[in-house]
Amino acid sequence: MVSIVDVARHAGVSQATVSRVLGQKVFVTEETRTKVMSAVAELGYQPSSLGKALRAGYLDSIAFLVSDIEQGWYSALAKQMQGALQAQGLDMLLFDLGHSEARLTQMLQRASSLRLRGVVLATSDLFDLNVLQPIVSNLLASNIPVLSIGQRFDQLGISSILHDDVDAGVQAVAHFMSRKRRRIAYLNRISLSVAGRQRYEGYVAGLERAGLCFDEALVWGSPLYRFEGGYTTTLEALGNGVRFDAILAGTDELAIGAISAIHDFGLKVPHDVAVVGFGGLEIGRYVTPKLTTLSGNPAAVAEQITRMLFSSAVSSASIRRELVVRGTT
Amino acid sequence: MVSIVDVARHAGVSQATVSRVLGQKVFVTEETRTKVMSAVAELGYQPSSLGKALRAGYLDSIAFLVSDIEQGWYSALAKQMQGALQAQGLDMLLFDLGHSEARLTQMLQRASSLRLRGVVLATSDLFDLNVLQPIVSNLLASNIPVLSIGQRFDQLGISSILHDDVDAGVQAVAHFMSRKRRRIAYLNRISLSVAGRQRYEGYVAGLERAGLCFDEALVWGSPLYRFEGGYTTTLEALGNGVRFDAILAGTDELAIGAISAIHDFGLKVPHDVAVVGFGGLEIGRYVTPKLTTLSGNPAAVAEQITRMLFSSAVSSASIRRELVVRGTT
DNA sequence: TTGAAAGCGCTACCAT
DNA sequence: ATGGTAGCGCTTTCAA
Repeated sequence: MVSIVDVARHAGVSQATVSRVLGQKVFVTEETRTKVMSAVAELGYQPSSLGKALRAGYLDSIAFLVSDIEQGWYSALAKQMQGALQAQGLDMLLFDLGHSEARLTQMLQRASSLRLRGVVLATSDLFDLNVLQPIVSNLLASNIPVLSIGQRFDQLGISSILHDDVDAGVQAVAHFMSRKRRRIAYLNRISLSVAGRQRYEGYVAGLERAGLCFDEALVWGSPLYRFEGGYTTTLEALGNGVRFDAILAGTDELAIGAISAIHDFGLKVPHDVAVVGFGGLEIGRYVTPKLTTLSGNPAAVAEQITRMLFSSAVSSASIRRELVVRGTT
Repeated sequence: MVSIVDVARHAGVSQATVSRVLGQKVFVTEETRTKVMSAVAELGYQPSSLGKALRAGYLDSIAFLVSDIEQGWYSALAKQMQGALQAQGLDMLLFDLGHSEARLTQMLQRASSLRLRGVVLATSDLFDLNVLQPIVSNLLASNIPVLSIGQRFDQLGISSILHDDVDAGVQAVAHFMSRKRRRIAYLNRISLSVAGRQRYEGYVAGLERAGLCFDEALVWGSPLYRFEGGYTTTLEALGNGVRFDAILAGTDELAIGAISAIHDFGLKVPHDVAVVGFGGLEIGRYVTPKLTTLSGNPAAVAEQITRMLFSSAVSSASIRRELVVRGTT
């Protein structure tokens, strides 16, 4: 590997001068500049980010920890983040947590050991604060900011960005009411997901506001994810003789799984059962019927992330979800 | 930041001894070991991967370059990769190329500058070999292996892993024949995508083998991607009065977009038009009707990647696609 | 404007 | 079994 000393020797200048030329900050004679640049070109020199990082004390990368990259919301967010970060000259280390707390703590330590510039934690899974506390404190003490997407971690002293899911839940129920639906089921993880709880809270508040009575049998807090979770949970309810005319599903994927189960059971969407999802994923516009959903905004979130990650103020940003009415309601 | 010298001082041993204890390779007295370990614990010492990397000459990370992380195939692959790499103690830098050659070259240089352990390039977009050649050579010369997923780059001297798309195309056409379809359209990027070309080749070979005549009007080489590409392209063909009774779509996403367009146009799948996709994504099992597809195997590919990336032999692995017959045919 | 040199944190070599 | 130390590639003082 050709290093900066080789370039210096080749150009007949000092190492420091090469560094200055490449750093483009300080003034250098046009003559030495050309000398150095041609040496760089001739030797095919590529500066080592490692040397720079060791010297600087940190690597120009941030960690993006995500509960499940296969979920459309997270892959959309990852893409937006990648773009936003690149504009700032930062690389992105992606860590898929697979909903595991052990993985999370491991990856957080990794971030610390790599002296990253920051950590973005995007998961609404529930974690043990006592486990996270010391690790996050460590990170913050090492001047590595941590930002949470999808749930607040105020006790850990970090900022967060989320959608207003309680409001969204209320909106959804009101919309079902306008469609004359009265037996509205809630399909989502609840005990293990903070977002699941928020949406559930909105659901309950919405029922109350509408004067509907709460029915335990219509709350499906299955621990499963994605299409399959929506499918099996809904099919099970149908098989058990539970009756309902609407489903508020915690993600678009759960919603699509639910719709599939409803069809397989021989019922029609939205005639027999109306369905609303969360996320506003692109897929929702291409299933039949098209999915009504509470929009999410990955671009806005990514943009907020880059703004908030390096701001020392601890705060919590909330983004409103808009109801996008399509064919399933 | 507490470093190894602090630990050494605190434990009353030399820096080298601390390193040895932590490296766990060499023999150390139980006594010194405990001394060191307790110093580590007391100081909350975390080894810097940066120091290690500079010393070793490389960072324990690999770059995963992907044309579009939002496409289901790539996010599934990313997830599998993450798991497989972690088992080897490697981190994964994710770079979303957004189908841009400029981004690709930039990211490849970045990999070199970061002294990564390897680069996995997962895209079937077409690139200018003359542009890639010097950069890849550089990488290989620096002992950074490069592996291609989804297309061969034999001229660049790197290994590749792909599915057998020609065979898959032939399988699809034969399957359409068994369903009595004669006017089979091909929907996919062709001129800009190597996989698109392979699948097209299989399509043409399949038609020939079946004795069907090729019809230019049934080849929709639109440059668009994902659901939207499938939707607009198909709707346009329908609007133009093109008639067909089957579509071979280059990805599951294109297929689902096409199905949506067919419905919106007032036709039925599979009654009027049968559809086959590529990829075997989970979503295909939850749309209505369920999608017939040529399976892909992200787990198998990820496993191959970890095997082939560090093997010096240059080779090309091909994985057969299996036709998964479901409701759209 | 340029050069010399220290030092970021680590491992591995050479002594002891 | 342990200690001393060089050196990975870089930036940034301090001097000239």
